[in-house]
Amino acid sequence: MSRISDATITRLSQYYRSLASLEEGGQEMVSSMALARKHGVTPAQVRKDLSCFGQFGTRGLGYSVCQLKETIARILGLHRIWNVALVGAGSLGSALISYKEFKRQGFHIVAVFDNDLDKVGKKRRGLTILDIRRLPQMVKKLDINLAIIAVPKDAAQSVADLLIKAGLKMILNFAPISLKASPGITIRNVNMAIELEALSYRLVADKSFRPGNNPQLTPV
Amino acid sequence: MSRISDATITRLSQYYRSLASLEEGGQEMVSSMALARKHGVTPAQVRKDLSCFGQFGTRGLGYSVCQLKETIARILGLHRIWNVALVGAGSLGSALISYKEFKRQGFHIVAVFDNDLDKVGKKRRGLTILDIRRLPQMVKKLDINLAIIAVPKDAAQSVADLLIKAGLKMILNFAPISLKASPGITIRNVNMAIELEALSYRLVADKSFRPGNNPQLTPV
DNA sequence: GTCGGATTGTGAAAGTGTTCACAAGCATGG
DNA sequence: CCATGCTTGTGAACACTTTCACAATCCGAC
Repeated sequence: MSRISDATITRLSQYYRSLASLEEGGQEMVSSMALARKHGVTPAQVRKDLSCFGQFGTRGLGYSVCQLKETIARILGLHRIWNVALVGAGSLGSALISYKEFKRQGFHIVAVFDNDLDKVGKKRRGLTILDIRRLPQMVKKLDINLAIIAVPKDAAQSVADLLIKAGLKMILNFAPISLKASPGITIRNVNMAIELEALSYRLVADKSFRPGNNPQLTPV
Repeated sequence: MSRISDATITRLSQYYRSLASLEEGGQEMVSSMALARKHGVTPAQVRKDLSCFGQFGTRGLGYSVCQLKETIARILGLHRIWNVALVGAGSLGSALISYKEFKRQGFHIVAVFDNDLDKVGKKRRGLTILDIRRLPQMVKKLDINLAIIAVPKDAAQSVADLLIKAGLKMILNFAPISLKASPGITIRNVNMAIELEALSYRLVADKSFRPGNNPQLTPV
């Protein structure tokens, strides 16, 4: 079967959250219809997403909340603990250390690195900031699986290179620059400014701009 | 012409960044080919993206770096200042206040709100934290255009309701819950945990899991 | 045991986004 | 002024994603 799309994976993550809260509420079964409504998608979409991985439902009844949750957890790798390295002990980095949702899903930030020697040795929410040069050593020692980059734009590419050299294959990048992944390496770029830009585009577009009917857009 | 896709807008944001750095470097013209290579897309993609909004290039020569940059800025609404309200003065909120890229693109966080009365009145990087109940008043007074939610999961929906009631139409949500937008309201959800999950999925998938060939995935 | 109501799983259809391929068109040089 | 080389802009082809629609099938009631 073909590769699973990113959109499908994102939705599975979302279904997972709904299922967890349904389970807390004591509900035993859920239909594709119910799940779909919670996420603003069609029931067919829910079923297609799940069908990429197997058959988990019972016709006439729906899906077992508990079983489906566990199944998705296994698909997404949420059934285990992942050790995460964080590079960048600035304010964003510090915020990420205490971001509850990471820990809740099994992503444990086990080491924080920085290249600023004034910071090295200090603590951030219980974790001692380590010299970035100790990265390769610590990746092995702590069995680190994933890395998060939270450094300024200009440092991001060289940090990524270091991470890859240390053997890491999966990187989540918060620096506002799109890092390109070499083959075998997966980099996900989260650019918070770009998210805002998508909103401001709509703010402009809704008011005055209509594609194809926009004289003032011609080059200056 | 039809609605512009989200992917196109995201790419325009990225082209914009490249153009800014090309301009700094003194380059005057750029071809779709050159721009495409910087972003790992095809030249045709670049041209299609731009052609949604008009014709900005010169055949045989390419695009004027400066003009194209200005044009994209106008499309995305980056040619002006947007006043942004931030709700949630926790660690993520504080990090966002000092996130340079926002200011650089014209997004100015002009007010910070929280419902924790212990925080209200204190300062975060120069901004006094305001009582969330003053939101409607301040939205008008400060002419706020956009809002960012950086509160815990459970508070996110009620904060969104407040923002909408105060007249805001564009919301960027960092709480790990997908807020649904009512008609006329645009909400963008940034879920950092989901980004990590997409990575852990691949970590699991690359090693052991192949869709359709995965006995241990059957429900427990 | 079988009938009825409900819901899944899935091919096929529709819709969207991306790439191809080439005519159109500009600048430069002779 | 025309030929040449290069790059845009765009219709058509292709690829991917979502939705539709319905057969398959399970549960529970009678």
